Amino acid sequence: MKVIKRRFFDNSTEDVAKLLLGKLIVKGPFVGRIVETEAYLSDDPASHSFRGKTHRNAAMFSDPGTSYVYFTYGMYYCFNVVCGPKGRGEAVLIRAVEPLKGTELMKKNRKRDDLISLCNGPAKFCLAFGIDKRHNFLNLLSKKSEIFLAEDNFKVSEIKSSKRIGISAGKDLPLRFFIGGCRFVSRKN
DNA sequence: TGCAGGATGTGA
DNA sequence: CACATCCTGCAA
Repeated sequence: MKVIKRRFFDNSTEDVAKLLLGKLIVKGPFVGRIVETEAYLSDDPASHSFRGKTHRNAAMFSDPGTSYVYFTYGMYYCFNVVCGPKGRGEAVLIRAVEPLKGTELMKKNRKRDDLISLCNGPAKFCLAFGIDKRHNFLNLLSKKSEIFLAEDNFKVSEIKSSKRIGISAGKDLPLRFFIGGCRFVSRKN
């Protein structure tokens, strides 16, 4: 299993959001293929970093390849990959993952049996993988980390894009990216 | 098949 | 008081 290199993040945040499609995310027994992402940019009213650095969003301003996990709606976590350059406050939200390994434990964590809807949403993915605030501010580019990102030979057939889901603030830029025809995305359009 | 509503912590 | 969500229940 080849860990993703730091150079990967020399691309724009938007491009990283696309390039992450098909890559693997690994946490202990869990492996998933990233099939849906959203980019959050600087100067973006929908981004948590828009109003500057706070205790909550501090990880967003750290090195590219760092995790940013935030708590939302009083009960859910969402997982982001910080993008560079350091200090800009940009990140990619992991919205959906195809469950590959550890699926039985994921089903327990989710209290659901259906493979398709195990990780097809940002909070569902975190529940299934057991991700919470302990996993904020991790280096995702090291195998020694509890969570890391890995390369894979998987060929992404087609990258589709759309408006981001669940945000009212800001513009409706096409900053959501997903694998066309994939059954594990949260929405097919 | 679709949508309103509730659960409920945190920062603006 | 709005929020980068999810699930249930009830209406059509």
